[in-house]
Amino acid sequence: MEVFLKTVGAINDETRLKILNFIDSNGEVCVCDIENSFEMIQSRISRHLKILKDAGFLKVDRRGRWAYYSIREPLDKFRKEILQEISFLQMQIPKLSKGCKIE
Amino acid sequence: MEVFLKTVGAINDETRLKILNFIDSNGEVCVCDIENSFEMIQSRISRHLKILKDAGFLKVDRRGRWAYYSIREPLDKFRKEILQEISFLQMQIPKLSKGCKIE
DNA sequence: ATTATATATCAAGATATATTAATATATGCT
DNA sequence: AGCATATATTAATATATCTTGATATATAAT
Repeated sequence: MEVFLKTVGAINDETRLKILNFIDSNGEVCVCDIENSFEMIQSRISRHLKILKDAGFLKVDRRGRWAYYSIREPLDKFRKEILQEISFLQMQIPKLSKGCKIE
Repeated sequence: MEVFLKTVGAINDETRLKILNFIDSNGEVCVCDIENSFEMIQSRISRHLKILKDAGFLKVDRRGRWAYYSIREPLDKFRKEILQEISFLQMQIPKLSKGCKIE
């Protein structure tokens, strides 16, 4: 129940739906790129990423000074269904724009 | 997007999950029976039923002085998946107990 | 060591949602 | 008509969640 509510709570927010769909479409991306693409302050993006990760949708890979987020694999059937349903929404998501000052 | 968020918002609440699972298990039930089974005040049940109905999970059938709620038919794939996922949770739901004073 | 970049976390205020109590509406009985 | 039952809605309050700005931590470069 707790896990279910956490999963559902994570997708009950427009910003997170967009971030999730953005990562689903672009594959692995680092936080500064998300931040830059969405034009949102860093703490806001960071918080939403944490919620999506804790809900089992995302995984992080820290390499150097960057944190790369991607869809968790393997993903269970229910979360896959959710991702598909979100993709059907045809939301307006920003184009990927690199935000890291150093590469 | 709006519809998706309404759907997801509806199942982002423990009380509603229980009510939904209760109706899914018992079939058509009237409000006073839900009220009586859950031992919750009437306005609370009524409000949650409205949210579940507006989110496309339930339908109402008013007969006489009673309002009978049941799972909406036909139900789309996504909402069916959700109901199934909820049934997997094995929540503790109350036993159906008749609450209407007249029958 | 110092500085810049990248990310996470925390605290405060703003916004949304849930609960309760009170009131409104509707049906059916006498 | 007048009363009881059934359900919906509203207003007030309580609780949870989101956003922002500030601060903390960690890595890498000079």
